[in-house]
Amino acid sequence: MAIVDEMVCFSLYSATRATTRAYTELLAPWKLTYTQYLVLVILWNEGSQPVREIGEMLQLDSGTLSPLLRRLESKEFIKRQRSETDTRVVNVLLTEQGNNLRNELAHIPEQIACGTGLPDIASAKALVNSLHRLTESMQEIPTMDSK
Amino acid sequence: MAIVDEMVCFSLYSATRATTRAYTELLAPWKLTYTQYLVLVILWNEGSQPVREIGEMLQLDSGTLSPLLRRLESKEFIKRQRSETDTRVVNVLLTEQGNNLRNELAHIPEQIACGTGLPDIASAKALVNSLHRLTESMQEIPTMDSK
DNA sequence: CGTAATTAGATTGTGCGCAACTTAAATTTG
DNA sequence: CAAATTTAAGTTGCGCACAATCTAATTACG
Repeated sequence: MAIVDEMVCFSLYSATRATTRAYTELLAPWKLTYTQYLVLVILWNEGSQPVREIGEMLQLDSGTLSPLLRRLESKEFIKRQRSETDTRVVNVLLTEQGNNLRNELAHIPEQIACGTGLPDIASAKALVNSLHRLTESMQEIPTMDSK
Repeated sequence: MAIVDEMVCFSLYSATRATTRAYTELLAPWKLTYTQYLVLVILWNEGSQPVREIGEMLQLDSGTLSPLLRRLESKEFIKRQRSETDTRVVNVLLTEQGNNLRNELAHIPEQIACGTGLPDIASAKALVNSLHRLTESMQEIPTMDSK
């Protein structure tokens, strides 16, 4: 076993890439990427959202989201429409096709859950919790922003 | 809390990006990326390696490694030299500068370890183990390669 | 031996992820 | 109200990650 396999960071990085590859394979028939799928999950569950909200939920900025949403729009799964009350805001909403996708892709969560190899929901939640704690903690590193 | 925060895949994805950002900040003075750092860790600990070996350890193919190694070489931290016994093979070795970096970056593992917020080495190892199991399990998804 | 199959590495092209910057609109404040 | 600040989203550029393809060298085997 190589040195990197003992590192927490590498085991995270490795697990994430394995998971993303699994999604990529499951999503291939629809030519969707993992991140595009996450945007759809948000829209299915929380309804239409401004770009900013989606960015906050996924922790992604407009540099990532703008082109990603353009691609989702060109696939005709979403529409973007500028808010009338505040024209800086762009609202993202599902098309009918995008809505239908929810049923077509309903098998994916279970297949991924199975892919994790976790024995039950409790252990999945335990893992999610420790990863949340790690994420929080990692974001609090002070480094040099002592200004 | 958004729907994505309950997903194992998203908590992984999120934790990985937080960790990578932490490395990026720590490595900024040397203009190294996280993946470039991983290559250096391998070379420091396992000595010169062919590209293929590095790729196996990091689970990266030449499409990622070739340009990455070119950039590490242009920074003069590594050298690439084609094997004489098998001219298909390219061996990657540290320059003196690359070797010196090991001491300069010696503070990083501890800062990251601290950043994880994990209380002790045992819990770090436990997390690493469950992530390894998840990675293995995720790679064994059959999907459609029924050929 | 010579052809077929395999292997190592590089190249090309796409899509993030993110920093830095731009534009335009809304809000704050003097 | 006007100038300054803040906010939302888009654009540009770089470096992965990865699929697909290519070249050249080595190995297998008929």
